[in-house]
Amino acid sequence: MFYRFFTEIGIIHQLGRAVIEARFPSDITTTHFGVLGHLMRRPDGQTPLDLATAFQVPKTTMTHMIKVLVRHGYVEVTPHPEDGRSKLVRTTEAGKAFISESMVAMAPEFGTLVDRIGADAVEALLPGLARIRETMDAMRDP
Amino acid sequence: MFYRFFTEIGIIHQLGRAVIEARFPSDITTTHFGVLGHLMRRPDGQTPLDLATAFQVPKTTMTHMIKVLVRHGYVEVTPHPEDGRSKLVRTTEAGKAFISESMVAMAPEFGTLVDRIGADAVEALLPGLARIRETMDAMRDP
DNA sequence: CTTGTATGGTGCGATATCGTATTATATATG
DNA sequence: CATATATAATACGATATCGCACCATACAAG
Repeated sequence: MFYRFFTEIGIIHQLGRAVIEARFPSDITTTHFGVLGHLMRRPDGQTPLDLATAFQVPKTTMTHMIKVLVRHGYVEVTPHPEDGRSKLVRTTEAGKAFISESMVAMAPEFGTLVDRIGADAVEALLPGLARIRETMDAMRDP
Repeated sequence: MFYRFFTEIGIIHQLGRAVIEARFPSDITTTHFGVLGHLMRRPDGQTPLDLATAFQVPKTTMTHMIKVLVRHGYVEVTPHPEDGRSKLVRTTEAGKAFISESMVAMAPEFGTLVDRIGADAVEALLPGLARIRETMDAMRDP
């Protein structure tokens, strides 16, 4: 039963990936995309570790993803003002522009999805998913 | 909003991955796991392409995953009896045993999840997820 | 101040993923 | 039958992911 659940999750994730990654620069993944969106809503910036925890990927993966985003000019990295070990990652104007354009580019895709399923059907799933995410998250550290 | 949806999906997938992959041979991923389960319910076997479509991964990825499963002795590959270009993939006894043991090993993990969330809360999400999966799937080929 | 420990980040290496091009077989068409 | 086109699988190469080991800085204890 959980088996079914995780299978569905896996396939939907895969399908979403395929749709998004086909439309954008080849080395930008859905997680990169998510990171950019996350940062846009946090103008003060986040540390790499914040981001790794938020997206549940290992620190090293985040290091690499940030490097890619910097190469594209979508984020900038500065030393952390209060902690010499750390850094702060922020979106650039180019990064914000990229997200906006991407949203527009994906709109038709999402449009048909809404037409066929209904926005409220998706909306209805969100609380349940969030709850599961939070619970699984809490189960991690003990 | 879809953005939220796909973010949740992404993180839950990530968390599920982490839990499962930490418990099993290092080169077995959640998708390998899913493929084995899928094959167990189809004793006549499936072609690599069937599997790739079912799990929404590129053919090349499936080729590689099958190779890994063969190396572990969890599946066997035979020529397709009716199509010389194709093959048939089936689980071995070892593969079935591995799945059973894995299910047992994961039971406590799932147990706490059930305790905290409730099985019916997960169950309630399944139809919605399946519906989205099917719709996105149908949107692919046109 | 010195030492020990915790914490943030990264280099490196192994491997999974996936796009492109290639090979083999099947099927359709003249 | 010959040729063209479609389809199944794979080899190869590029790159993303992630575990491990390491370095730098912070913080705590003596």
